[in-house]
Amino acid sequence: MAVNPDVAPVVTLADGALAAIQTRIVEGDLAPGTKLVEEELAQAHGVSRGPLREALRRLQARRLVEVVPNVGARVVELSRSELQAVYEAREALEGMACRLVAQRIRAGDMRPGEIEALRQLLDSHGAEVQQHAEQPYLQEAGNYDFHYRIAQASGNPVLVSMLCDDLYHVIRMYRRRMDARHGRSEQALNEHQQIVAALAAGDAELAELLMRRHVSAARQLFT
Amino acid sequence: MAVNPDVAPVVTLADGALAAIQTRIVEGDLAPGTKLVEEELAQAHGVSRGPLREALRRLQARRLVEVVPNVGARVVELSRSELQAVYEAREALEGMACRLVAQRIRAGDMRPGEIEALRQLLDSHGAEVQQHAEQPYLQEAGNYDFHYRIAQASGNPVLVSMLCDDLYHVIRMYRRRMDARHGRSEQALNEHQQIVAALAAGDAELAELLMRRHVSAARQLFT
DNA sequence: ATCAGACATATTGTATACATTGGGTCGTTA
DNA sequence: TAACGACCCAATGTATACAATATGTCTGAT
Repeated sequence: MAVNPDVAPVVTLADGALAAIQTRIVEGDLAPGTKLVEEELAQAHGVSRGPLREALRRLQARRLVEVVPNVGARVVELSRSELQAVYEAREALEGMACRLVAQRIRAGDMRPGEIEALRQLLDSHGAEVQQHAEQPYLQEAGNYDFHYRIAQASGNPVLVSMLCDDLYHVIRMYRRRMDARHGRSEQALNEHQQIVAALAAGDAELAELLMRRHVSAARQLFT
Repeated sequence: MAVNPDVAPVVTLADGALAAIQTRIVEGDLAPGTKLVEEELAQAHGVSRGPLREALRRLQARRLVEVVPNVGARVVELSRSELQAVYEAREALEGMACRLVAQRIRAGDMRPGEIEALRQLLDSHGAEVQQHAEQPYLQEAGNYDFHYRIAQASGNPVLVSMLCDDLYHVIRMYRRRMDARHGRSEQALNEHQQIVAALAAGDAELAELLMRRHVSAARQLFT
C-alpha cells in the first residue's frame, strides 16, 4: 500500500516519454553523465523528437538532466557537495512542511483519519524493519512514503511540488550509491515516531526541529 | 548598481521568447488568467511555435504559467492562500540560506569583501529610503537585491535556483497587487541590518531566525 | 612532434505541415 | 424554456524536413 510515488497522468506522448526516461534514470539504467541523444531516445521510445525534447526539458526542471544549448543533454552527475546542497534544501522544506502539518492539526484543519493513517504507516513500517532487518532497500520505500505523506499533509502545494517533483527524484536516484544507511533503519523509524508524536500534539516548533534533525542526520551519513 | 536580476544568457530563440514573455507577465502586461495562444504569441515574438512552446513550458516550471494538456496555457492566477504558500516556502529557503551564509562566514569560507558589499548595499538602500520615503516601488528593487544576494552568498545552488528561478518571479509578479508594504520600508531596512549584523557575527541560528521573521512579517501583511 | 586551421559529420535548433483533441454553436426535442 | 446532441472550428499535439552549430579529424606548417 505504497502512497503512489508517480502521480502524473499520462495523456500526451511527452508525458509518456518523461515517465519512461525518468524511470530509466532513477533506476540507474541511464547512469549519471550519460549523453542523451535526442534521435536515439526518440526512436527507443517510439516518439518523434518534438515530444522527446519536451520530456528532456521537463527532466531538466526536475534536476535529473542537464542541458547545454547547441550541445545536448546529459544525465545529471552530482558531486558530494551538490548532493549535500539538495539535502540542505530538503531539510528546510520538510521542516517547514512538518511545522505546517502540526499547525493544521492544532487548528483541527485536517481530515481526522490523516494522523491515524500516519501512525498505521509507521506500524507497518516497523513490522518490516523487524522482519527484514538486513534489507535496507525495501525499507527505503516505506521511508519515502513517510516523507511523501508529510509533504502532502502540509497543504502547501509549493512545498509539495518542490519536494515531490524536484528533490525526491534526485535523492531516489542517488539512493543506492550512497547507501551508508546500513543499520539506521531502526533509528530512522524511531525518529519518525517522535515526529508523529510531536505532530499529534500539535507542537509545530518541536515537529519542525525533529524533522530537520532527522534529515540532517541522513545527510551527515555521506558528508 | 543593481545585482543583475535576470542572468540568463540568450542564445536560442526559446531563450529570447522566455525572457520576453516572462517580462510581460511580471510587468503585468499579460494579466493573471490571460489565455496564452501559441500561434498568437509566436507571431508576436517573431518565432515559430516550437521555440515558443519550449518557452511556455519553462514558464510553467517557474510557476508563472499553468498548462492543461490539449487545452492550453494561461498566466497563473494565485489566490491569497496560494501566495501565502509561496511565502512559506520562501521563509524556509531564505532562512536556510541565511544560516548557510553565517556558517560560511564563520568558517572563513567567503570572499572577504562579500559581507562588506552587503553592508554597502544596505547603506545605499538606507539613503534611498530617506530620500524617497514616499516611493515604495523603487525601494522594492533594493529589497530584492538584498534577498537575491543572500541567496547567492549561501553557496547552495539548489537554494539559489529555487529562490531566484522559481519563487522570486511570482513574487515580483504580485508585488504591486498586494502593496500593503506602505511605510514598512524603514522597518524592513532595519531588519536587514539586524540580519547582516548576525551574519557578520557568524551567528547562524540568529541569522536564520531573523530572516524567517522578516519574511514572515512580509507575508502577514496580506494574510 | 605539436599546434593551428579547415573540412566533414553528427546533433541540435527551427520551421512548416498534418493529426487530433476540446469547446462552442446551432438545432432539435421533451 | 431548458437540456441534450451533433457538428464545426480553433487550438494543441505530433511528425517531418531543413538550417545552424559544435565536435572531431585530418592535413599542413613550424
